[in-house]
Amino acid sequence: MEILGMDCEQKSLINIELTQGKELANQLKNQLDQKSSGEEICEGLVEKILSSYEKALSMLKSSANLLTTTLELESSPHSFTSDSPRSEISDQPHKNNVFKKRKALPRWSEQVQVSSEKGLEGPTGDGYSWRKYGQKDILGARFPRAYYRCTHRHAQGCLATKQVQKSDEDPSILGITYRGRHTCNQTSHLSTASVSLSPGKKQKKERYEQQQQPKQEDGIQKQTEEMVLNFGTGSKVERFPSFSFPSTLFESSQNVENNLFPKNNFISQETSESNYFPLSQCCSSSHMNTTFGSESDLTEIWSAPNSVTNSPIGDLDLDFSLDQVDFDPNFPLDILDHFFTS
DNA sequence: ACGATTTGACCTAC
DNA sequence: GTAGGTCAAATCGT
Repeated sequence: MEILGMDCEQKSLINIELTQGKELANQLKNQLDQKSSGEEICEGLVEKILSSYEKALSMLKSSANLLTTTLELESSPHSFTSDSPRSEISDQPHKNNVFKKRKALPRWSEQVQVSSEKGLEGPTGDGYSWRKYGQKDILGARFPRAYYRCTHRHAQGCLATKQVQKSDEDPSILGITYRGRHTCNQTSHLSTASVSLSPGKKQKKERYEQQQQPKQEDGIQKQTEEMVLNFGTGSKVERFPSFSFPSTLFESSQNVENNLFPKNNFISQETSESNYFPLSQCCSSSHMNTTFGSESDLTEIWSAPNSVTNSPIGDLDLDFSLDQVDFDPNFPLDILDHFFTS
């Protein structure tokens, strides 16, 4: 039985994710065989493998509309997706685990330099739509920290959040910390809404969303196109992914690294355990300068519309062209047919 | 009317 | 006890 809503593109993406996972597993195996590598490398590989499979599973889940399955509950145990009052949430047995689970979400940060003339155009510069849900003055920081979560949290249970804070030293530099990976299908969201709304409401909703999020794109291809189109027009936003490489891994890739990260430039010292940044992602985008309009308030923060978007690993596929994927002919990709046809 | 933002209160980790 | 993170009612914008 074909999974509803699963198109060829999604299958390809899942193929890529699973293939990536397999490749990483092989690398891990080699590392373990050699026993000469650092523990950090293995941990990083495990992180990437898990992320690849998690992403593939997320695609499968969203495509199959299985948000209420046990799998979903296990991965998103707390009740963010409900509109329950706080008191109801507090009655949940997961109550004490909420923050632990939240803390366990993958987290990574990047620094975005915004020098502007015209004004940034929308909160979807990183390809996702965000909704601000809080702002907080941070001790010792000149500027407040703004909290954003995925617009589709309620609709699709997407737990991705990001925090944006101006740099004390240079207000034109924004520190963005992403937390959690997007499990939402932002492409399908609009179409889903289109189905559920009456024609009149649909039109109004679409118009509203266009007004609110003029840069909202409906696909990976468009993100890429936008990224190209934005080159050399108006002001500049520079993104500097800030993952903390395990030292050995970092050093081993320094040849590339030197070309990607300006020395001592925007490498976060605070990123945590899971912030292993895939090299291919660095290569594809970290040194790109994308362009925007003018600077805006902290409460209106956008990221450059490059395809890195919001996952250290999960969105790796966005930068993956198929010919970059080294398909192993022995890899049982036909197992996917089991998913797609069962 | 509807969705986004603001902001004070609440909750958890440290 | 404090700081950071989140919630949700009130408010704003279209």
